[in-house]
Amino acid sequence: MEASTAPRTRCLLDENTFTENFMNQIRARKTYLCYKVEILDGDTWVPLDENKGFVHNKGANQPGQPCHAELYFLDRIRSWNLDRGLHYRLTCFISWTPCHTCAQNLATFLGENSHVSLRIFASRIYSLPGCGAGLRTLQAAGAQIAIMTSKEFEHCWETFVDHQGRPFQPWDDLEVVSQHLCEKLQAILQTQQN
DNA sequence: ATTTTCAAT
Repeated sequence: MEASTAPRTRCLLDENTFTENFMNQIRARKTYLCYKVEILDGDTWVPLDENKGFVHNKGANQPGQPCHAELYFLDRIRSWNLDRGLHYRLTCFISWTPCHTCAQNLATFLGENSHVSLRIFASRIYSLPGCGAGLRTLQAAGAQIAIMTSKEFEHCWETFVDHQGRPFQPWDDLEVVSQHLCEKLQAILQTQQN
């Protein structure tokens, strides 16, 4: 008889966890970050499905030092020891844009790892003081930063959520809010100061 | 035009 020791099901987000954290018109008090990795083969990006997953921050209400989601993400990237002779594209879908410090850390990582490109799609804009400058620094380091639209929400649902075969159900005003945030992000990225 | 948000008034 077969022991049921099939490889552990890949870690997927619970449906409600996804919705509660990625809905773009609310302000969740935590951050989730879903990531995927592709490798450049000729002129084609090939998915590395084994390097797909998600992380979330550790809040001040939990034991130990608080830690933003981006730092856990950087830990995972480093643990993969990506081959410096190849080229990789990381894509992350994050419920809040990175704070100033995390943006700086990501920018430094990109500066030290020219074999890695980064694309960020964010559900909402974290806009405490300094965040705009952080995002501009990150963009200047080569990262692409954009707001999640229904296309990205649906992609996340299909890729990272334990949806049991159910299709993504957009929430009210998803498109309207996304469009507004997109315009706001463009203004932030084009600003010269603050 | 929307704001206090990777918790704890």
